[in-house]
Amino acid sequence: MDPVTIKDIARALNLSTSTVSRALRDSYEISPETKRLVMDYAERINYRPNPIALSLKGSSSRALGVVVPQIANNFFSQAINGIEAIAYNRGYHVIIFQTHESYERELANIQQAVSRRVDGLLISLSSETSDVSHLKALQAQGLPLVLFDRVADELNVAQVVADNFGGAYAATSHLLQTGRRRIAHLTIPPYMSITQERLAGYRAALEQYGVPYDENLVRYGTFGPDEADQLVEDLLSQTPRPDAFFTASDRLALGCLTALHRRGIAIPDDISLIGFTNLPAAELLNPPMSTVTQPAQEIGELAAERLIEQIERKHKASPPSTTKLPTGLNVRDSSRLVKTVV
Amino acid sequence: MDPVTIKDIARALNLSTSTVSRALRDSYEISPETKRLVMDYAERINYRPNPIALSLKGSSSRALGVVVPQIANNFFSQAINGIEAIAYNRGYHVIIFQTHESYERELANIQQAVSRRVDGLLISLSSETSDVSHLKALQAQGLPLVLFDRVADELNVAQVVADNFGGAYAATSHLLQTGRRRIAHLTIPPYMSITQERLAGYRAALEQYGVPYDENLVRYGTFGPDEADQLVEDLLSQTPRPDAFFTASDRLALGCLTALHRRGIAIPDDISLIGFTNLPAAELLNPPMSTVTQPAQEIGELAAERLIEQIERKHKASPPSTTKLPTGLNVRDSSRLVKTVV
DNA sequence: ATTTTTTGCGCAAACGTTGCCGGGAACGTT
DNA sequence: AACGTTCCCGGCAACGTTTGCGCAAAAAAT
Repeated sequence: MDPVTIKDIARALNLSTSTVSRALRDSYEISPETKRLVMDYAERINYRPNPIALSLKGSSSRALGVVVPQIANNFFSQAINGIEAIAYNRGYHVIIFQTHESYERELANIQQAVSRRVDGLLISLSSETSDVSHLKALQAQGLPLVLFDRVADELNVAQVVADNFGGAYAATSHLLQTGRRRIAHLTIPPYMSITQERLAGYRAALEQYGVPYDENLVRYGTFGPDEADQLVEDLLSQTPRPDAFFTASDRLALGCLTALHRRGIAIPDDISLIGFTNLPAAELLNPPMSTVTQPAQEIGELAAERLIEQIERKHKASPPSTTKLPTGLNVRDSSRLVKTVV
Repeated sequence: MDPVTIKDIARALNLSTSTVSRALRDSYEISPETKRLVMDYAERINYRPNPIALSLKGSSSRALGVVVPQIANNFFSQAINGIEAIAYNRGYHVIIFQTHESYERELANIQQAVSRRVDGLLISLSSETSDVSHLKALQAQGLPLVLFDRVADELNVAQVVADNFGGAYAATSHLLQTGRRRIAHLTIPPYMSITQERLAGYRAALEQYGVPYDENLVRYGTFGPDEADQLVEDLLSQTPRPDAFFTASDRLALGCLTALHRRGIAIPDDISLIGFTNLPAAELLNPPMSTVTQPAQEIGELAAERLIEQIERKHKASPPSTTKLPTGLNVRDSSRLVKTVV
């Protein structure tokens, strides 16, 4: 039951491998009868071309590489679903790699993907990545490349992102409109594009409402296991105490909620809470959590489309555009207007 | 900046490709000086062997294929983390494929993985899969194979699973002990091993408490988008109404909770709820949800270890064992003992 | 000094496939 | 009848690597 090769067909049909190859690819220089013969036989013995050999020959592998920090993250798993949906009905396969937020593993994974001859790469940067010369090198090699979510502006490639600024601005504005004035921002490592954009949206909203920016209210997490509790502790010890928390990730939102519960702090009565997250359970939490959501699946779809376009229309170098998709604000109980506060 | 090949080294050093190849693999028939020369140069120009060519040659690809139904599922993403952890420090790469619960895509993905010459395969069956002849074929080919979580007993391969029977038994017993008698079971498609085992655990507990099994209380979902609501509706319309729900997946647990909220049913006062799920937010739900948890990461780790063992010790055909890992029961408010019920 | 052994390396085949070139047969053209 | 085309097909090389074999030179044994 070893894999059937073109040679087996050639031998069985008393033809040369080249003829078989051409017959299978429906070349014009093979007679219809021979083609029929070869194709029927190939069908019968269930022949599948060996993609490894094809890749070696230098042609396309019809595989897309996806490099993300963590698949155990709603945003990324949804984005990957979007990518797969598009790839699948365009005839591409998707190979997924995780960097686990490590620059080193990002390098290794990209290296792997490249040497496995993927036709293109969809990348969301690790939080450790500040130097993007490895991506520049890929680009210089002419490998189709699309960045999504966590991007790097200094790179001149196609990018697909959510409107992080807008989402953070909307969330912060909402908190301000419900009377909050000391709004803490629990966020992710500072190097990342999304961190900066969200921070900027947060600051812009504060400014518009004439609330001074206080850097003591901003805390950076590191994707550590139970860091949220410590961050919350730090923030709560300030005077005056924050009256709202705006968090930048699933993990931080849940960690924050846990920490507040543990301290018996009432939400939203004492502290208002809003998370930047695609948690499917947000509505069911206690209290239902307000969220800024990103169109994760759509981001994946768009990124995949951009990439495949790039792969298939390699000549017409379409200018590498950045696409920004709108975020949504879901107001729920955790940031409800509390009369006594206003 | 094209990839460096062994030929480039050979040319630069005025050696043959065979010598370079052997020098790099530290063969005894190459003089120490030549080896040093080659290795230094290879290091300097950052040579990386082409895995595609290696795979074509038939040697190992040092890649593991992982085929799962959905990565956007806590259990699987955690299991994959476990797999990757082991694979990574054993020098293997992991290539992930999703079947989206489709038998057809399972076939296609396995085919892809095989033709990409993975050294072995870690598979969790799709819910549509009842015929496993494709796996038997792999096995006959001698491809190392490990099934995890959703397995098929008729297959004589290594398997790593959670104690689904035990988990379901514990959950159901707990519900019975807290005075519930009409316990509904919302579960996943019936073909799957885990469905059957959980159902068996559920029935065993009922039997032990002398509660007759009522098949009207068991409902099978299909991974559809909003099916839970309908299933709940059906179950609630029965008389007497169920006084507890035991669900078999993340999705069903959340859907069930949503459906109960929507109908204003008090948990656990009116209906007790317990889910078979690894949701990280279970503690934070309203009310905190009781769960049966599986050691997902550990399952992944063990499965990967078994697979690598099989790959590397191919001769000593260790008898394909089934490993069963214990599940845990987390009792929270959603299945709290309510005095009036007892 | 001659034969044997060892050492160190190159040649060529192979993995599965495709592209380039070349060639025989049948046909049509002068 | 001689030549040019067209139509089909096979041979060979190549992708990057490993490997069995062979071969020359150096070292060792006689």
